[in-house]
Amino acid sequence: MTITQLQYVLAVAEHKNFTLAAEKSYVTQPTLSMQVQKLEDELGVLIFDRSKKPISITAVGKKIVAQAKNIVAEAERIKDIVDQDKGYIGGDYTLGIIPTVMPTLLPMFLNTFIKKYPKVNLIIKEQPTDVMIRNILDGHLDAGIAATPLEIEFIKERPLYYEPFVGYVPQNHRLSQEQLLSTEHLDVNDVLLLQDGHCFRDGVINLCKASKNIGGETFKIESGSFETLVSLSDEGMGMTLLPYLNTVQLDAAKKQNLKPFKSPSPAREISLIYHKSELKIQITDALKEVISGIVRGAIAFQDVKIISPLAKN
Amino acid sequence: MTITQLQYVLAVAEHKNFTLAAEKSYVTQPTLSMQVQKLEDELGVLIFDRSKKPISITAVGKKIVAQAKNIVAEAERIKDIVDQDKGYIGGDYTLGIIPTVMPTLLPMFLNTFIKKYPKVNLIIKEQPTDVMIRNILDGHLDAGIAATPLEIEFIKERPLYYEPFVGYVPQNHRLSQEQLLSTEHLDVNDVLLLQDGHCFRDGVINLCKASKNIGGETFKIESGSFETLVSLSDEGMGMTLLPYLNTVQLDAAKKQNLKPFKSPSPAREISLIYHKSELKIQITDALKEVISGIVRGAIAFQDVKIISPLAKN
DNA sequence: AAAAACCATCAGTTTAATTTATGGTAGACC
DNA sequence: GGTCTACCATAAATTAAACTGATGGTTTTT
Repeated sequence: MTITQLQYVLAVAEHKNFTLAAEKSYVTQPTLSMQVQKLEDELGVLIFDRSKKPISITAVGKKIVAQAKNIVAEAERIKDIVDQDKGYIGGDYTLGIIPTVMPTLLPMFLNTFIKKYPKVNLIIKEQPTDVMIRNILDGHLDAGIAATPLEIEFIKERPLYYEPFVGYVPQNHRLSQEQLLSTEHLDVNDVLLLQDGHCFRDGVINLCKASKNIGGETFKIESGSFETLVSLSDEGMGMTLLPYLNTVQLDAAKKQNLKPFKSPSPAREISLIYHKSELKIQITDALKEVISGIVRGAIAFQDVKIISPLAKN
Repeated sequence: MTITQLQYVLAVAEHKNFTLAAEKSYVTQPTLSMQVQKLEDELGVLIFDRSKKPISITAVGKKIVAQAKNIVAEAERIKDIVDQDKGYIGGDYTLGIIPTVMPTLLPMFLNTFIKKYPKVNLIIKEQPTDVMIRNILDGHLDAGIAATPLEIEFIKERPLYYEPFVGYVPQNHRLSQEQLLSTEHLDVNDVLLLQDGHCFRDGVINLCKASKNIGGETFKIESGSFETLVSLSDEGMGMTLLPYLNTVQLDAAKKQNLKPFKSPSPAREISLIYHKSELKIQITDALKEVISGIVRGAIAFQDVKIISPLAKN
């Protein structure tokens, strides 16, 4: 049994296809086939059922794959140990970011980070929270930036910053005379929200629920970006809510319509999330330091009320 | 990096000697040397400092060795998974047994076990608890039988049976008229005990302490076996305490001198202990079943008081 | 029924692991 | 302080393993 064989098994388990798995492993298909067979021979069991297509994993195979993931991950950590010892911070690092923080947060820290750690090859992927979690769990992402708390098993969360929500209330709206909003003002039928899959929406819904206890409603309009949301709001479709960082780039006219919440303002917690095995932890640590250092200046801290993105509370 | 290389590193780390490590790994010394070097090259660090003799492990080396242990252990578990799936129970299994239970317990279960699981090659080693713990922690033992609770990190305990203590009181002893002993009767200066290293002794001392709170005393005589202890006792050197299973093989005359304790009798807990990683758990389970099944008949259960072998209480 | 997708097998090559033989160095011994 | 011994590294040769390219047989798809 070799680590390589285990990696091949993992590739096949993932792609359910020897040919594709071979490509992804940068070897030819016979190489991969033979190595997998060799491992199966050595163990005396079939890991994959090749009789039907697409191939399936046998019962034992599933357990073997799970254990192989362990072993390969533990093996990779040896490199981490050496890097940490050398004080070397480098190599590929894949980071997921949720769509609602991507455009505002990324430009803030990206430049600083790649200048400070030029050896790190940062690969950034925009993806919703559920996809991100799956990717972290199976090792396709080294870390992610998402709204927390999530409280997922095997995933650690380290808060980066707390971002208050700001109301965007158009001219003739019923709340346009208010100076400061309060959660009691919100009516779930009157707030424009992002479409499903954006965890921010969960936060807002919880916010509404928390303040008025209205559930089971359907919303008239849902959009995919805050820009659209603001436009719709201007058209008289209702008010909307924006995370603080999304408000700074609005033009002067639109800024007039912003109404902050009374302290304590509702807010979302944005965290760096990563697998509890802490692979590449030295890079994760570096990233955390850079981001929170930068954000510390950008968000004027206030007494905020944290809104969970989970529906459960 | 291969699993083999990691195993070689572990062998060197253990023996602090390439030549010996090579022997133990069943390869020649150059093979092992080259593979270790290759791994060091790949990682770009020295794992061993060969400049002085005996060789030493570098700072990074220690971390690498610790992680290598993980990986190798996890890799071995793949075989376990397959065995478990096949319902196969076999292979080498190394079991440690403390000296005071070895002669009584071993003959009781050995035959039954090897008949029921002929594929298991049981290797039994008699050793005191402290050695046993070290061996379980570094993987030289698959399990051990010892007096518990030990409460050692990374070690699991599964009680096999509770063995009451029985007093052996010779003819002219001050307690010879008593029918049933009580812990209050015991005087630490008057009880013959096994020499250091036998955990049973700790149990007895605790027992005495528990009943009379006498500490810091030195004992006149300490022997290495219960047989000697009984002989010494007959010679008028004082009474002694025997675990129940050690009393059944006494001849009729000596059995006259046995005096059980009043219920609840003091007792020791004998457990199967093993690493929490649960390697070869299917054999450990089988062993546990066989032993407790057999002992269930041998020890008449009574209301017993459990004596910890630890000094701390 | 033909085409496509996909995995296994084979023969040959490249690469890696291992061995035997040998050389060099640190400690032990006198 | 010189010699011996234990011990690790290196070199060359061998053996074993991994990998490739070509090909053939199944299973799906069309």
